[in-house]
Amino acid sequence: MSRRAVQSRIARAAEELFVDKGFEETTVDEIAAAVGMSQRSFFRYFASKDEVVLDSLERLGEDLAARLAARPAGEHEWDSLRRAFDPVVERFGDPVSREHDAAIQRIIDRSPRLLASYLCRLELLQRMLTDALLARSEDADPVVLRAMVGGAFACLHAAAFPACDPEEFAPSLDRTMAALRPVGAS
Amino acid sequence: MSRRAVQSRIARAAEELFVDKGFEETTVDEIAAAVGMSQRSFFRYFASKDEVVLDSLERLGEDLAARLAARPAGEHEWDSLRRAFDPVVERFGDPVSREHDAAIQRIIDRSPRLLASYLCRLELLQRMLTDALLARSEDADPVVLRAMVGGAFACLHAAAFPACDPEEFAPSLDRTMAALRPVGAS
DNA sequence: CAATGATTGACAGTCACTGACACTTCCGGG
DNA sequence: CCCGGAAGTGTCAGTGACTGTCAATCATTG
Repeated sequence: MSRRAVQSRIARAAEELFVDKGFEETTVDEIAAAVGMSQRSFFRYFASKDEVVLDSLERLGEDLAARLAARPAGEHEWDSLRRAFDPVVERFGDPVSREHDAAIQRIIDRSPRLLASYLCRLELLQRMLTDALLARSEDADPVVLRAMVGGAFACLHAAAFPACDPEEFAPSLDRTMAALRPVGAS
Repeated sequence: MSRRAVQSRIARAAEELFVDKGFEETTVDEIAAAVGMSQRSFFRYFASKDEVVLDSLERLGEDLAARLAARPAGEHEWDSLRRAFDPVVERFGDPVSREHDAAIQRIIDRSPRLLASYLCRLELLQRMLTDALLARSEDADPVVLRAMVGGAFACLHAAAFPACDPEEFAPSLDRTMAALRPVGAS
């Protein structure tokens, strides 16, 4: 059985426990027992308890980065970012993934510890996207570019925050990104 | 001796150790020993090891919130936010606080764990500022407002990032906030 | 002085996480 | 067929953050 497969078996079992008892209240021993392995082996598949939850985010992040890299270099950065967010919008459109993501989000929001590492991942992702944008337009102001990526994520975050109904999310994101759209930037 | 005074004694000793040996490499026992108290008492003054470092940020955050609340209600939110950032700019102007803040920032950046809780605090602060703005102009779009606060913090973060020389910071912030300034918002 | 409430230290316990080591399984080469 | 290492695993012991508990101390107030 492949590493990836074992990881997702662990993740599934863990998420079920987290939903039942909460993140902090679930011990690594319990997760390991649920999939029939030792605690030590759990840590061979995930570097920390946090990672079990944040793993799916990681892959979504890679997706975003790939989308952004695929955008034409001449396009306004703001528009490229909006298009890079399409996978998120799509996931929101599918009831199954949306329900799953909402569950994950609830787990994250209920645990300050998890929320912290979640934000850390987002920060890292923003840095990656900034670098990607910086590479394609070298004459741009790095500070402004960085702020722009942060602003775009702020829009995404704000639009997703109320966990609004699925019909609301995409328009909300577009409206917010239109309101915060930088005027002059190259 | 007041609680506050004890906390700052602990914080001073801890920061010295953190600068010397790094955050992760310094144990709570060592900090407690340095100020001559038991580990148990340390945790009576700070809820976690992280808090020792993030405590000063907490007070800066309160300052920001107060400044924002003091701005006239008719002012454009973006300008109010810029003015609320003045304390940060001021701290950056004073060589002593700047050196201290830079040391703190270095400690934070070197420890993923700390960086995570730092971002969590920032998130909390943004939520507070959003609520303050929302209270003063009830007709505004909450989602857009939230994104705007996030965008302003992204500017602040981006401008502070390169740990540039003191002369650079304020202009960099102004330039970035001008570039990302929302056009239409009330 | 005595009662009382807050502060503290000492101790034990939980839990995330790490390192070391032994063991199994599998697989290609002799 | 046996031997070799490589990869995955369990076990055990240890560290360090954090918590609960209890008894002692200290300051305050009546």
